[in-house]
Amino acid sequence: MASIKDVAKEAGVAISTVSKVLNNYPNISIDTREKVERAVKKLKFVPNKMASALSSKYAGRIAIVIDQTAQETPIDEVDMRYLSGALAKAKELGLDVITIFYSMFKDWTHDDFCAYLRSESIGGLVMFGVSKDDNVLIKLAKNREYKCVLVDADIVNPSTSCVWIDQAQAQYDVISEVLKTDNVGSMLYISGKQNGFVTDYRTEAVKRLCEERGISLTVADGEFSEDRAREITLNEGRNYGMIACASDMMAIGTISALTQMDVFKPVCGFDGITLMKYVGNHVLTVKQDFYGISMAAVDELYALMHGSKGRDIKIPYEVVRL
Amino acid sequence: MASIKDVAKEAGVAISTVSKVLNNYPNISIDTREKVERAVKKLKFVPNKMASALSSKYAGRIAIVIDQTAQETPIDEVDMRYLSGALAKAKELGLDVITIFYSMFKDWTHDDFCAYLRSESIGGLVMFGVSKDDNVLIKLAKNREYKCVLVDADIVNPSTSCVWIDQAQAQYDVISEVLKTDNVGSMLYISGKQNGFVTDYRTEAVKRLCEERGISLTVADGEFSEDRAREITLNEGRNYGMIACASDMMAIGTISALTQMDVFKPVCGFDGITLMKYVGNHVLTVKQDFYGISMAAVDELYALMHGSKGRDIKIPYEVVRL
DNA sequence: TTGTAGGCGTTATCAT
DNA sequence: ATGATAACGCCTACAA
Repeated sequence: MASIKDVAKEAGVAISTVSKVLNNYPNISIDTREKVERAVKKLKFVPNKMASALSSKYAGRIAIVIDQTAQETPIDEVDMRYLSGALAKAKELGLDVITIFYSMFKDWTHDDFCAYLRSESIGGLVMFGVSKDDNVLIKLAKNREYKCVLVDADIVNPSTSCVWIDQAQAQYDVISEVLKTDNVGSMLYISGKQNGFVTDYRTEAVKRLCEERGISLTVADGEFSEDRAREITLNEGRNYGMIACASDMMAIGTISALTQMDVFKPVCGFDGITLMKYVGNHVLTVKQDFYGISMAAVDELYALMHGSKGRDIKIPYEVVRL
Repeated sequence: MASIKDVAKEAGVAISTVSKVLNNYPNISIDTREKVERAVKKLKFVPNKMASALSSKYAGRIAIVIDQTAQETPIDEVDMRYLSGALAKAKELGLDVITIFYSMFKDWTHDDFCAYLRSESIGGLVMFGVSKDDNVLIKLAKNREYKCVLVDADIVNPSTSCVWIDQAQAQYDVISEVLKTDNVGSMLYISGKQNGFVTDYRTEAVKRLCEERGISLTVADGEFSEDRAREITLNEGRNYGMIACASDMMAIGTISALTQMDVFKPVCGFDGITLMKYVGNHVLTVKQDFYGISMAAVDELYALMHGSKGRDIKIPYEVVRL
């Protein structure tokens, strides 16, 4: 109800003065600042976001873009952590957020997307789960028209940053940990989707590790799918000393296959999702702090929107047994 | 980039005329309408949401309020379904959405909350997971200042609706289904949180059912907690013919306890979450369509914001084995 | 240091 | 049926 005009009247100053106080402009006497702050408090004034977004070129509004379909899936946990972290950090930084799910723009062109962003006065976006086929999002990130932060996709330019864990090192580490106790001569690696940005890094790391250790390696495309991993394991699992999976969900598929086949082999996963605690049987995995990653991503977007240049940011991870 | 002014110029009409076309006002000649639509298409014009929210009292902006903490929990699935459904329906209806997590306003007063809603030009809200202690949210719903739709909380007044499944009937049905194959003489019911709106309805239904069937009933407060249910089951589970749980997570706790005790007893849950498929062992449960519930809630909010009166809406459910 | 005034992109009320 | 024009609440040169 109370507007900046009311505050001005109450404080006995001009509207612009109030605005300056609100936005921490320099050259405001301590006296007027206090008068204004008292008035703000008294009237419980909160600036209207629509009005400020409208009047200023700089919009503190960002979009969180998440790869969430309406399908049933047991790993909503990841997206939810991403979202929680992003909203929390955004609130901390005073950014306004709109949430966009992939399903909402699946038939939009690049222009449609840009028009939408403009209509919402969006100044930057954080994108989760972008794959190499997501043309619209990738074009957005490469265009440099908007500030972007990609999680798990290494597109970096002056206005685009990437936030993720060190994929290669993490994959290397978790398998190394398995090898500490299980000395195997052959390994089956069930990789993630070929169009994923992380897949190559992880796979290369596995190749390097196996070469170093003299382990014979076979790579199968598990598509990040539990069922696919189960199938692969049923077909070929028997022939290898251990099975490494590029995601926990695939590890779960693999474990269920092994159980069904009634054989035991070391298995490891990647992600550290909670579901593993229920069905993982103490499997080694890479624990990612999705919440923290998301906070870091929003932090970085904030920085980009304030002039810093795009870069590649690595977040810590942990190898754990779940 | 293109504004309504540009469209007006392109179409050779006044700004106000363009606005009328855009908002489907009456009394527009078919001829000018076409001219305007052509210009809109040509310039790829999309109206600025900030400006329209600012200029009109009616804001097609709603808030989705979700009880999501940053904690690790295996049932993010539910909140994610709620969110997906709400965003999808909102997009369909042309509503703008802001997402609010409980953690964001945990130390806000009612006034703070209202100020925030005003600052965001919010016209109505959908609230999920409200409990009887959530004073701020409840006051908001009872105040009638904003249009509200509560999911799983029966507060109904001219500007507030409730959307949920028939709690009593669902609880009654799922247990009846168990009783079809297992004829038990005694039952342990592990109920949900006492401050939950659904708890009493479910518990009363169980009491009624047991009375009808001549089954001796004991109710324990499981607080919707997996661990609490496990504990209760370990302590007292042995003494009953079956154990009914007011949520799937509690059913999972109960099952793990029974497994640990190496005893078998019929168990049933409530919700129908995906996790049950992994650890439920074919347990009977109530399958709620969270996505559909959420869509219905946003639909109802839209109706409220367009003049309809608050009411109690029941969504279908299913009894299934997971 | 503070105030005046124009503008941001719409909507809505009047005239015409 | 159409067009001026005043809000909406805030930001920001520019003046004072």
